[in-house]
Formats: sequence, structure tokens, C-alpha cells
Amino acid sequence: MVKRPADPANGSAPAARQVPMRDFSRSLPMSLLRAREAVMRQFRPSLREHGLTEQQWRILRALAAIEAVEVTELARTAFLLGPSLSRILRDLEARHLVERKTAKADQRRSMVSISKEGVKLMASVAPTSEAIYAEITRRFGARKLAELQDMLGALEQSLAELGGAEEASSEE
Amino acid sequence: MVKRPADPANGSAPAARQVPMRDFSRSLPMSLLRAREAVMRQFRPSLREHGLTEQQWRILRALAAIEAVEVTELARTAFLLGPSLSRILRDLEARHLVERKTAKADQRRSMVSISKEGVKLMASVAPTSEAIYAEITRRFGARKLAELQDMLGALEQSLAELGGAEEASSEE
DNA sequence: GGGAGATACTTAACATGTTAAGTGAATGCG
DNA sequence: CGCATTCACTTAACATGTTAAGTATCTCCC
Repeated sequence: MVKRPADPANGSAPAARQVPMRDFSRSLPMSLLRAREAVMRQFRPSLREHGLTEQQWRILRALAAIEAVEVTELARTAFLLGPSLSRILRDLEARHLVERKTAKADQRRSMVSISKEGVKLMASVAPTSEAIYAEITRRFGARKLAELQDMLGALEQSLAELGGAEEASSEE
Repeated sequence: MVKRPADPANGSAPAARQVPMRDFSRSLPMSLLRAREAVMRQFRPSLREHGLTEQQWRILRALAAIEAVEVTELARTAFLLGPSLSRILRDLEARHLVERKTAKADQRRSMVSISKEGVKLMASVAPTSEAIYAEITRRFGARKLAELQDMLGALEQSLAELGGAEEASSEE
């Protein structure tokens, strides 16, 4: 707790304060990151008790709403990159929480679905999860929450057209 | 592009549609995640061209504003966990982008500062970075952006008091 | 002044993010 | 038909997220 007074005379003077930029802590990415972390911090303990990570939970939730999906489609729904999903599915399958079988019409595709055990696990997690979400909603305000979600959606839209990778010029 | 018609008669019926929950894609964590990803997708290519990851850039930015900081304080500013920061600092130091020296008064602490090379690198990245940020602001609207940041801050506040880990009961 | 406990990191171990490459299976077209 | 492309994943490799241990210092109090 002894807040030491910085001591700038600590040797040679470092080369700082020379590139003026927006206050870092108020940048949009940081705001979004902190907000999301604040939210997830509420859920993680509960998920952890049930042996699930955030991403595994996302996958189960995505699967719970449908009969079966292709891996690629699931990746889009759960917002995971292919490689991550590939690994996680391997593990979830080993734990018998999801099932997978190759599509008959196209041997490249595999259809993924949640298993009975998976459903059971979800049922045991969902109540707590919903309760936490409800508490968050209560604290922040349902109206404000809806408003926030709208703005986030609008932000996504604004940047969707912008693509996001075509501007490299000097290398390759 | 051949949108296959789901084919639910693909064998045994999977066990889905039994745990009703909010529409997954509209959950707050997902909204925040997607929004943040949409934003970062704009910055990553530019950072990558300069051989920096998002987190490395965060660290440099945090350091640019001050003379020197303790690692713990830097972790808070750059919003990184200790272990991540420890690894990244090791690498940034090896690349001579940051400097580190143990505090004289307390051998446990080390003071981190950005190097001249680090400043130079920042100077070469900052313009593009600022331009991208400006474009995002233009597209989404400066007013809405400020409003969004306010809401995100408010959300953090709402959940700050809630702590975020004291509710485990059955284990340990 | 010496040992218990708190501090400030660092390591370790495992899971995911991210990009690139690899693999086997469809497709298109000459 | 035959083969180059495209597709739908999976592997690989490296960086970070996340939690738990480990290590060296410091502090405090008897």
C-alpha cells in the first residue's frame, strides 16, 4: 500500500511522452474489452463449476437450438474460428457432450449435434446462468441494456461494409 | 453455395430444442464480442505489418504516456493478466522495444519503460492507427460513439460492485 | 532480529485466438 | 473422363487468456 512517488530520477531518462494519441484507456477496443470482461467475470465461476469454458458453453448453447449443423455454420453461430472449433469439438465429443457424423451427401461435411448428456449438462447450468443474466439486466436496466445492444449491432453494421483486411501495400 | 436443406432424417433424432434460453446470438457477451471483433478487424492488418500484436500495441501505448511503471500497474493499464504481460515484456525487451530495471528501493519491483526504438515504432504505426480510428468514428458517428462509450463505462460500473467470483458453494 | 505472512512478479499447464498449411472430397470444365 | 480448383474441415505453430504454483523480497510484530 506504500504508494511510492514514481522516482523519475531513477537513472537515465526514458524516451516517453513523445507520441501524442487519444487517451488509451478510452479507446473503443479497450472499452469493449473491459465491458465484456466485466460481464464474463460474472459467468465464468458458474461455468467453471460445471467444467465448462466460455467457448464450450457457447457451442452447447448454439447446438441446443437446432437438430444438427455443419461445422462451418456452427463456427459462424458460436463466433469461433475454425481451428478453435475443431479442437473444442474434439474434446466435447470425447466427453460425449456432442455427437458428430459425416453427412451422407457430402463426405467432407460433418453434422454436429448436442447429445443427451449435453442437454442434461445445459439444464444444470442454465438456471444459474439465467439468474446471473437477470441480475445484470436488473443492475444495468433492461431498457439501457436493449439500447446498448442496438448500438453494438449498429457499430457492427457500420464496420461490416468496411471489410477489414484489404489495405496492405508495402510487404509481400 | 448450394444451401443444403438440413436433412433432419439423417439417422437418429438428436436431443435438441429442450432447454429454452434467450436467443444466444443476442446475449450481451456475444454482442460485445462481435462488436469488438468488428473493430479490431480494422486494426489488426496494420499492426501486423509492423510486427505487433494487439496486446503488444496496448503495452506500448500504455508506456508511451509515462516515464516508467511497475509491472502490476502496467497490467492494470493495459488490461492484461500478469502472466500474459510477463511473457510479452520478455519478448518486447528482447526486441529492444521496452526497457526494464529493478527498482532500487524494492528489489521485487521492476520499472518498465518504452525505449527509443519503441517510440520510433509507435511513431510509424500511430498515423495509420489514428486514421482507422477516425474512419470508424466517421462511419458510426462521433456522438453515437461517445454515447456508446458512456454506456459501456456505466455497464462496467454496474458490475464492478458485484465483484465476480464469490458464489461457489458445493466444491472446495 | 527472526520467522510468519504479504507482495511482486515469474513459471507452468492447459485452453483458445490467429494465421498458414495440409488433407481428402466435391466440382467444373475442356 | 481427367485434372485443376474449390470446399470443408483439420493440423500446426505461435501468441495470449486463465488459473494455480513457485520464487525471491519485504513487512510486521513478537
